[in-house]
Amino acid sequence: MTKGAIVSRAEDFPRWYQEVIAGAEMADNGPARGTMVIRPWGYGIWELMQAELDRRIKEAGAENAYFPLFIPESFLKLEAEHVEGFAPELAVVTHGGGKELEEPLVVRPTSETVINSFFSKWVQSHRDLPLLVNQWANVVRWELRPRLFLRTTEFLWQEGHTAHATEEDARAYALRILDEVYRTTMVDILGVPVLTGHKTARERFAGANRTWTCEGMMGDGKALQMGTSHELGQNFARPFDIAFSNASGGRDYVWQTSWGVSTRLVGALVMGHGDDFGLRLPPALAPAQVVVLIVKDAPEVRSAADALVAELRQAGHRVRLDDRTDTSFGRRSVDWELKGVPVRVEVGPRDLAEGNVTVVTRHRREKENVALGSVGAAVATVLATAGAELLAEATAARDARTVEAGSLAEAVEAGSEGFARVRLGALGPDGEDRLAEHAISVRCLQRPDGSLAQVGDAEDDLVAVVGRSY
RNA sequence: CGGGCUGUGGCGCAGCUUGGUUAGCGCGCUGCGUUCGGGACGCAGAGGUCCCCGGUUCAAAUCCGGGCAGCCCGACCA
Repeated sequence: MTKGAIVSRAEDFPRWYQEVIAGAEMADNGPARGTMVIRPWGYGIWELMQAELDRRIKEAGAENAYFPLFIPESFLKLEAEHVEGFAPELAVVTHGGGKELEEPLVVRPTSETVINSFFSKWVQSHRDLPLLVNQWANVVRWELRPRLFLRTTEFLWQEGHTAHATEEDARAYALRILDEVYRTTMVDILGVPVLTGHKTARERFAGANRTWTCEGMMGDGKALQMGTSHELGQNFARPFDIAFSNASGGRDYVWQTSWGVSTRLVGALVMGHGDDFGLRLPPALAPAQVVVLIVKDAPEVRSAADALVAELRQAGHRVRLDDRTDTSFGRRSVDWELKGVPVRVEVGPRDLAEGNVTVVTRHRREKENVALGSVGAAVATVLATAGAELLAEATAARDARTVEAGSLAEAVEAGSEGFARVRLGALGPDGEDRLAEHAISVRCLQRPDGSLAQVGDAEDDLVAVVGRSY
């Protein structure tokens, strides 16, 4: 096997990332600054993620709906912290139909405000609660430093919005989404280990009382916020007047949550699993799980390949046939490797004469000679185990870069290379400012055993996981 | 929005200091042939307002002025 077609991860991680995205034909920069064209391979990955998330969201009881892209500017201004948080990154439409608009329209940076204005209509009685709504949409935030998938001006995401009768119910739901939808999908499907915890006041969502987060570590040791679930309290219920008649005849404001994950997850997959040879996809998210390659065009090769494709499809795998024999075999192998296809089955006359084919496992880059009759089993084994192996590898890499720190100085040192775990109290009152001087932030707060903080926990005794981040 | 850098075929770059025939190179692309078990080779081709505007000059990719765009590093973010 030859050296990679791209720069090595260790040599220049940002450039490596760009080359993987380009080489795997996942996305291109759009014509307007910060925009992104998602190509079929990248979109295929997103669609598979989307399906996994959507199923779990529905299992959690939320229903899909769609709200408009344009939001009257006045809506945003109803919640002070919210508008303040988003003001710098808003795209505002001032003209339409050839003339200036009476009231500018904001292109949604999130749909909190529109959705809540309708919640106020829809919620009248405690019998209307909980109200659980999700939408799949694009949103726009005017980003100054775009990076494909990780931070673009327009991106695709899912945003859930819920209203509950009690604070406890809202909190429980926010945590349910965090765990059963987000953490589970990230760990079991993406194979990217995540820490869960909550954000400090500085890092939390504008308008939330508490922001819960899933934090992953990428291949260069930097953190990536992969998803958030917010307890909004009654911060939107009051200005938007979302109130209901309770069972005893009184009138209460609802308690709310919102939560989202985005196409950023595709970036997490690249940076979490990619190697010097390109992308490595967990089978669950591979648009093609198996590629059957014809090494050389010959009747017996072709018929053997066709039979294998049919057999593997019959077994329920996503299979592609690569019979482009006008392109060299080496080139095609490298192409599929870059794209991260979990298994390649190489069918050539030499092996075939002995009744064999070559099965190549992408994530381990291992080749194996397999008898024709055993290909189905061999492929099934790889597809069944690759995801867990990627997760184990990523977990080991993260743990190797995670250090217990006792002081701010130690946290700065370890946090520059990976994660440092340090007691929040040990950072001092201006700890976050001091960390920021070194481009380090508190990614999340947890109990010392890694579990989520509970109501009543003393903040200073919580552990801050700190590091550099995307 | 501060600091550094760069704009030359699709992509990556050279040429600019010291203006001077037809602006080169690698990859990619097209055709033909030989190849095909880890990015094949030969031959023949296509493709460029040298970011834009103005100036200097007999002559500007090259020098000067002004714009614009992009990249990297910081502050803000899914």
